[in-house]
Amino acid sequence: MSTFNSALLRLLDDRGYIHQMTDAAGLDTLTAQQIVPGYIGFDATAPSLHIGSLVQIMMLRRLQQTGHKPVVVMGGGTTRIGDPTGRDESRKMLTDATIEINIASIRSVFDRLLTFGDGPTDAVMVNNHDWLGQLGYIELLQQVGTHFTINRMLSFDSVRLRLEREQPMTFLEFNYMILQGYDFRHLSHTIGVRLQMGGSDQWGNIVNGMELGRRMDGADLFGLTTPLLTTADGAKMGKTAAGAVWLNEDQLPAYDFWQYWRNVDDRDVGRFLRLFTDLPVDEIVRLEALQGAEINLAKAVLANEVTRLVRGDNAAIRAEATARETFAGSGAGEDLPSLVTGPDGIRIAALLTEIGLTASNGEAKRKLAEGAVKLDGETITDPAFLVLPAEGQILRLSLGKKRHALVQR
RNA sequence: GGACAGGUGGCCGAGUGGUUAAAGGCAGCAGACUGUAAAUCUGCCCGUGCAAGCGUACGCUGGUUCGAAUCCAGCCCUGUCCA
Repeated sequence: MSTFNSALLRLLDDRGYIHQMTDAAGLDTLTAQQIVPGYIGFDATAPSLHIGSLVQIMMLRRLQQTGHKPVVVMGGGTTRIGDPTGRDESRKMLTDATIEINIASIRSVFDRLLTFGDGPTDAVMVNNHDWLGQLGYIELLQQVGTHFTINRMLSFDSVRLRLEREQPMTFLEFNYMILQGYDFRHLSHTIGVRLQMGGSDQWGNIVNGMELGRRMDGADLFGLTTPLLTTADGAKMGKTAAGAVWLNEDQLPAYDFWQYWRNVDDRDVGRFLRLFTDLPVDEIVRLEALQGAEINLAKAVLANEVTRLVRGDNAAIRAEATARETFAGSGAGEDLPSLVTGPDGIRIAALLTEIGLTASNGEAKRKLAEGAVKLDGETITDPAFLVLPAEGQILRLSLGKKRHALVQR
C-alpha cells in the first residue's frame, strides 16, 4: 500500500495517477496539513475536450474529493499561441470569438465532475487570457524573460524534437513555455495556488512555472504529472475512426461514448476503472480479476460508470439499455441513430451515408459488395436496393456487427 | 541576401514524360475466428454515378508536349550551411 500520509497522495497513488512529482515528501506534508489549491491547464482549441483530458479532469476531482481546491485554468491566452509540445506542425490560430465559444462549451463537462462555488474547497475556473492579455511585451521581457535562458529553453523536448526533426518552430511557439510558466507564478502570486498537475508531457512547462515562482516571489511550488495514457496495444488514448472520443454530448452521442468504454482492450479494464470511475479499489480488484468472457461484465461496469460521470445518469442508463437491446435482444434500442424515410423510400447506399454509418456513397457501395451490410438481419449487396419500411415499421440497418441504426417511415 | 536540399493521398514514404487514382508501410473499415477483447488470415481503403464513364489529386501560377507528379519559368513555404 501507499506510504503517503495525505489522503490526496494516497488516493492518487492507489489509483495510478502519479508519474512524477517534484518533491514528494514536501507535497505530502503540505497536503496533509492544509487545503491546497491545485491547478491544471486546458486547451481551448475545440468546443469539447476529449477523453485524453479525462485523466486530468479526474485528478481535479480527486483533489476536491480529498478536501482541496481545484482550479481549472482555461488556456484562452495560451491557445492563441499554440502549445508546440508533441507537435511537428504549428497549430492554426483561432479567433478570439471561437476561443470564447469553446471555453463556454467545455465548461459544461467540468460542471458535472466538480463542484464550483465560493467555498474554500469549491472549484473555480479562470482564463489565462485575463492576465496574459494584460502583459505588455517590454514588461514581459523584463519581468519574465530575464528568468529564462535560451540555453535551457533549447534543451526542452518540445523544442529539441522539433529541431531534430527539422520541423519549423516559430518564435511565437517558442514563447509558449514562458507564458505557460507565467500562469503558475501568477496563480501562486494572486490566489495562493501551490500545485500544478498535468500529463507527463507537461513536465517541462510545470517545472518552468515552479522555477519562475521561486525566482520572482520565493514561492515554494509543487508539480505532479500523470503517466501518458495509451491503450494496451500502444495507441494514443481516445482516437477512433470517427475521430476523437469527445466528452461533450453534442460532439459524440452518449451511446457511442458508452460503446468506446465497452470495447476497451481486456488489459486496460482495471487501469481505466481506477482512473475514470469512483468505484472503490477493492471492487475494482474483484472486477479486473474476471477471466475470459466474464471480463465483459467489468467492461459494462466501466462503460456505465464513466458515462454516468461524464454524461449523467440518464445517458448511462439509456446507452446501456440500447446496447443490451442491440446485441442481445431484438435490436431496436432507442438510442441508436435513426432516420425517417419519405413515402418513396430510399436507396440503401444513400441511406448508409445519410445515417452516418459510411462516409461516402462510394464507401457504402464497397461495404455492400463486401457483404457487411444487413437490413433486419438480411445481408444486402445491391446498392440500388430500395429501403421502404411499412407504415410504423422500424427496420434495423447494420454495418458490420457493431454499428447499427434504425430506419422508419 | 547567397549556395545547396526539399514540399506526393489521414501519416510515413516510393515514383523523374505515357502501362500512375499514383508502389510499400502505418492508421482505419469490413469478412473469417471470437467474448461487442487481443492475436492471426483475407478483402477494401478520393468523390460521383446502377453502370460505361466523368470529375478531382502529387506546394502555387503559367509554359513545353499528342500526353506532365515527372521537363521549363516565376512565385510561396521549409531545412542546412554561408553572409
